[in-house]
Amino acid sequence: MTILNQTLYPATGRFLLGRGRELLGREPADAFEDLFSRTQRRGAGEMIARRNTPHNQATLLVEGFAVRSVTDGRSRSIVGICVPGDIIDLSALGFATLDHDLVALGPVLLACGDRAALENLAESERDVAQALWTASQLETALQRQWTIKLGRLKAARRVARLLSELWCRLDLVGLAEPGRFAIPITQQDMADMCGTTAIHMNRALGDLRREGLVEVRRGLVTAPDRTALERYGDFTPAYLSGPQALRRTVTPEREYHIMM
Amino acid sequence: MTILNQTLYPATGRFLLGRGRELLGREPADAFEDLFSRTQRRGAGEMIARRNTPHNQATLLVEGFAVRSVTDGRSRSIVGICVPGDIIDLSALGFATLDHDLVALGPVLLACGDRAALENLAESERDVAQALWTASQLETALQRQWTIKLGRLKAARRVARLLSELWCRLDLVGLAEPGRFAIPITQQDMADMCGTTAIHMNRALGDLRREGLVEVRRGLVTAPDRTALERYGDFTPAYLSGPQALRRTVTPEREYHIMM
DNA sequence: CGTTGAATTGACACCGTTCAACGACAGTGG
DNA sequence: CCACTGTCGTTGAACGGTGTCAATTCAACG
Repeated sequence: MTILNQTLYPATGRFLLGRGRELLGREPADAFEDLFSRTQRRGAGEMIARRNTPHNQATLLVEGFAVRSVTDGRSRSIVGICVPGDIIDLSALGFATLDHDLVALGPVLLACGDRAALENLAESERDVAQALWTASQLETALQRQWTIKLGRLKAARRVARLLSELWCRLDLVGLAEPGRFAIPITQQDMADMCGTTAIHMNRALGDLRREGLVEVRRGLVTAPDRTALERYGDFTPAYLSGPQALRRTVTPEREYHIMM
Repeated sequence: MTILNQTLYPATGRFLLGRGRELLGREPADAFEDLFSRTQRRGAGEMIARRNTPHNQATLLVEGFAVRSVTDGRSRSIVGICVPGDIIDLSALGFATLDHDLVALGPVLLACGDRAALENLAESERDVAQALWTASQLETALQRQWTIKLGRLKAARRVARLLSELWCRLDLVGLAEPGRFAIPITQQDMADMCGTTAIHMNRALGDLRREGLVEVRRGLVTAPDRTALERYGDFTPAYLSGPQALRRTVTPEREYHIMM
């Protein structure tokens, strides 16, 4: 399934995979794929798009990771992370600029199309419009979860949740193994995503390692018991599941009671 | 202008006001208004919609305030706040459930329509689809700003930013005066929005009051120098402005350098 | 083998939480 | 009118999480 997608749709094969991709008709899917014809590579740390500057393309992340970053001269906040399959500049659709920078976390492969062309396609192809709406809603849900993560949890639990989320998203696009996954991320990066400092992040990760919950070493995240990690981070994956899963049933919530 | 809107469109008159409302054609605007035919009132603290339960309506907040709340038994996080003119359950469009509770902050007036009917209207009326997209994008941008607020600022600056944001949003829909605005909010509420405790929020507000930056007393927010408040909260309103403003020019950023 | 960026550790100050108690105020019912 | 009551706001003190500065170790790479 994943393999098939990747062959038929080298650029867009992972877009919404596991979250509504299958609702795209054949024709719209082809037109969508054709749109992202130009590919680009960027190296680690390179800027992909700058905030508050005219942005007239649509960009799909094919391989690698990117972060949404907001800098104010002395500090950097990372407000989101993109994994393969994500359209990373969705929020420029209809707005013409981004309110944050997009930066490659490691080496990345991008597929780029014309922003206006995508907007046009969405108007003529109902399935595409629907897919974009779903993607946008998922992005909002993710952002809300990051807000919760920062508002409610202490540093160690924040990382636990961050890693759980990443793991889950990589699973959806077929890029995680049981027991571990890879991502070229530094402790400074994780700190910026969790609203803390690199030094404190180091101690938090040390705690998690000593507890046997998770180990992060040179781009490899390893956890013997994934469920335990998710529980520690108070993570529930429901919000990632997309419309059809949510439509299907109302799963009774797992309600954890967690000391911050 | 505002008055006119409110007369012609009692339910939807404030929707996207100042952020693209004028791009709605006459006919779609009328159809949109007709959709929100049922009105409802709720008292302070009452639940408007519950998370993870089937949600088949579209709800527009006409008067009053509501919060997006996530509870886990012992703690409550408020991940967003709704002001008049907001469609408060946008994230149920295409998903059929919300991932958070909606709770009235004070007494509210709601205008309700059928979710499916709105989805249909969006498919037939391009302007409506466009407006919903804009609204959704604005919501995402707001959520990103909340993430930044929590990740980067200390408690006192968080409230300052929160109040600045509210003031700005109320301005857009014509509900703020120079020097002050009203909102029925407790210190506990503000604490839950800022990821801190009511006690610490009390001290933070005390500091802000002593600094002469802002005073919050019994639902009335007063600030002699609004710019100073915004600067203290490191607040820039660009992200609220909507598509046309962003399209127009790239304003050089105000870059503040702030000690957390 | 020296260089570089990342990870690690210790000491100390500060922000924020927690528990406890008290004060201010509005609404209610006698 | 006043006592009662509940909610909200306010304050103090002890404790723990986090930020900051400085120094050291480690791994990768030319």
